[in-house]
Amino acid sequence: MNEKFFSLPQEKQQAIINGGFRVFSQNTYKNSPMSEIANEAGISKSLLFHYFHNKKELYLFLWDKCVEIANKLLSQHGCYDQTDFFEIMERGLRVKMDIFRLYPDMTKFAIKAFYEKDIEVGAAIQESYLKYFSQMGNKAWGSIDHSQFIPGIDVTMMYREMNWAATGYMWEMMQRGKIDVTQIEEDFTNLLAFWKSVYFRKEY
Amino acid sequence: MNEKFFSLPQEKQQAIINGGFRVFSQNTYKNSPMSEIANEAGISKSLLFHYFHNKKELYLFLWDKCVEIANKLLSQHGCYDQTDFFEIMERGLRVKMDIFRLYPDMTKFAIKAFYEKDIEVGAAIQESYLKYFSQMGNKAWGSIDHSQFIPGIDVTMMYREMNWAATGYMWEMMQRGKIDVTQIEEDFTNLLAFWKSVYFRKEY
DNA sequence: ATATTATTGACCGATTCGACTAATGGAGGG
DNA sequence: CCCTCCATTAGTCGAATCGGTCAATAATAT
Repeated sequence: MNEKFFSLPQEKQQAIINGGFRVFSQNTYKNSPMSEIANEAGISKSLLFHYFHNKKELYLFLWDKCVEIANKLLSQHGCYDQTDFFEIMERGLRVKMDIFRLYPDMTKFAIKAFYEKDIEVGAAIQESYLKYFSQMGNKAWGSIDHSQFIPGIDVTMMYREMNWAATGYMWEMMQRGKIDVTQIEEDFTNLLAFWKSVYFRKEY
Repeated sequence: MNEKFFSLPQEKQQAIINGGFRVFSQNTYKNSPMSEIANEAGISKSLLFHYFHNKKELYLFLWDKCVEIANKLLSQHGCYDQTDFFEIMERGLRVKMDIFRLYPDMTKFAIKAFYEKDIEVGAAIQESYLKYFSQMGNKAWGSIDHSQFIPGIDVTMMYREMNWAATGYMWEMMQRGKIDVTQIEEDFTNLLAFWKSVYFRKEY
């Protein structure tokens, strides 16, 4: 790719990146036209090809960008050095929210890319996925204090359920064209409060 | 559309319908090629155009099909005449599961269609949506006995949360190429059991 | 063998694809 | 005021693909 891309003003870079996320998340790799991405970003198709020499290059760049963004935000929110369960949960949600605010279609893109089966890019995605995420795991999991929850609860199931709810909510939001960040903030706060009220031991 | 379509063997109809659901759910309306749908269905493009005279017709037919399928399965599972909360929830999940088994991409298609903004089909979708769903509402909601849940719980929030979790789970499953129905059945059973164990008053 | 139906390959003009080239235009230095 | 430089674009390329048609073929029934 053309390194000059990085010396563009930040907002223009974001516009291009978001345009890519958008179109690639709405269509298959094969059926995603470069022209549409250029339009979405507010630049000409020629310029897009100036920065990224071909479609595949742009696609894989966006994939790498996902990892970079996620990592940056996770560490920014101090997610890597938390031990309290709800603290991790809360910060995780805030990361998701930030991603959603800055790059509304990134999540959808990442998941779609992960399952993309087009031979031109599928292999490369899978390969780099292993490189980035395989060693991550969540180390924090082992250190959770089970006594803070209501007695007899299936903690693993609780965790999965919470994640599904967060995912489902995000998905519902992602479908809508325009997003209301304050609405999301409010919903997340309510969701967290609800979880605490139900799963937490009352004396905590 | 060509009425002969309905005299096709059921499995061939399903193949075509699922092909349509698939491609339209993976791409924008504009970027969904008829040829791809034909391939997915295992027939020639010409034959597809023989049954559906143009793309728009097929698209709107599929939309109507969603309503028909949902209605049929909902009444088949007796969802319309339930009063108990968890009973409704359980049967609702089973309907979702059936849809998922018979028409794996229908849900995704329906939601994507609902938010489709292409002028060629967007208006028609919105219009028919109002016709079908506006009067539905959920009448059952008012008759729910709040005393069956743990005291002090926010029932509305609980309901939303459960729906989000179900949505999130389905979404996670939808991304994977191949689906494991027994796995889903098991997960749903566990999910329901978990909810009961947490939200229900113990003496019930 | 014939009539009828189901299905397709080949093809249409128009459009769009990814990609390239040459030109435009504005900012900055002299 | 000119010149250089570089971001940006309109215009263009051949190839591919689009939605859609139709005559020909394969399958089926009579």
